[in-house]
Amino acid sequence: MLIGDLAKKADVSIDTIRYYEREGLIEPLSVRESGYREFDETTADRLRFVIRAKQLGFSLKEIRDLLPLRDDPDTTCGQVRMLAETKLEDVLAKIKVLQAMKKDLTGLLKECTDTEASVNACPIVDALDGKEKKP
Amino acid sequence: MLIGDLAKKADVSIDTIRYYEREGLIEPLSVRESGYREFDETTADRLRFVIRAKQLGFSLKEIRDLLPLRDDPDTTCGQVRMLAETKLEDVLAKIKVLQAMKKDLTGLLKECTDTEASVNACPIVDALDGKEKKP
DNA sequence: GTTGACTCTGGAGTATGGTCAAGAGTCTAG
DNA sequence: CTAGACTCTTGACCATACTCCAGAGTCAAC
Repeated sequence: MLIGDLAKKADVSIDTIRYYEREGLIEPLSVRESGYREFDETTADRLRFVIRAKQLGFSLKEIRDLLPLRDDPDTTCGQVRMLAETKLEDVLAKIKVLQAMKKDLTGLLKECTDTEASVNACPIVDALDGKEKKP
Repeated sequence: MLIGDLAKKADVSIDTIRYYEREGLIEPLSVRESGYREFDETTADRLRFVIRAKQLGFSLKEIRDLLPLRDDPDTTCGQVRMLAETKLEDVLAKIKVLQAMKKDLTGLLKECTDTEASVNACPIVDALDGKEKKP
């Protein structure tokens, strides 16, 4: 399997595959004299692992840490679990931040009812200016 | 007020203020012969506006669009509202993605109970490998 | 053996939001 | 008048995850 075939299979670009290789995430099975990379199902599996982990919110760096665990039979499930837990905490923290934003924005939008009013009387702008809302 | 005073007031770095200026978000009231920037409360207000908008999740680019609206008395509240609505949608979309991650991660963690087990029997790794969970 | 599709390397560029450093000039208090 | 704190500009650099380019080489089919 050449790089183009793998790219199609995994639905990523050729450049992405080469990038992942540079970053030490995947490695071709072999490289021809000509420099052509050859891949097999095992390397394709590894690539798919990377892609799925990314979808779960892991960064490439984190995936780089995750991969040796996957490959080492001495790794315990608990070690993997810890990484997943940390990642879940990250995700929860991000959700929290975004929900604070959501709350603030919806609050402001609720107050701003008179869309025809001048910006001078806009509660959203007032809030961004640090003014308290009118009592 | 010199840049250092403003930086302290707004709790951002001097470099950040100069960066915001380069990006067209703020402008000193005046600049001395020596190049020293001078700021007043009005410019400080504008900086605080930028900082608050950032906290609401607006990018610097979006804030650059927001600022003229704030300053132009002909702007209607509705125009500002639209930007806030768009931003809220962005925030909601991000929350959705993260909640999908959360769901997947918690699902995997729930399955992974035997932390002593080898990685070969780890449901998290299995999922990342694209294997279905055992029936 | 030639065409056309594919692949290679190396390096640059993208977006975001800053941060840091060098070397020079400025300001103010004592 | 000098020391020490402050500020100036310019330009490089950080992380993240790619994406694109040129110019050259390779491969398979016909």
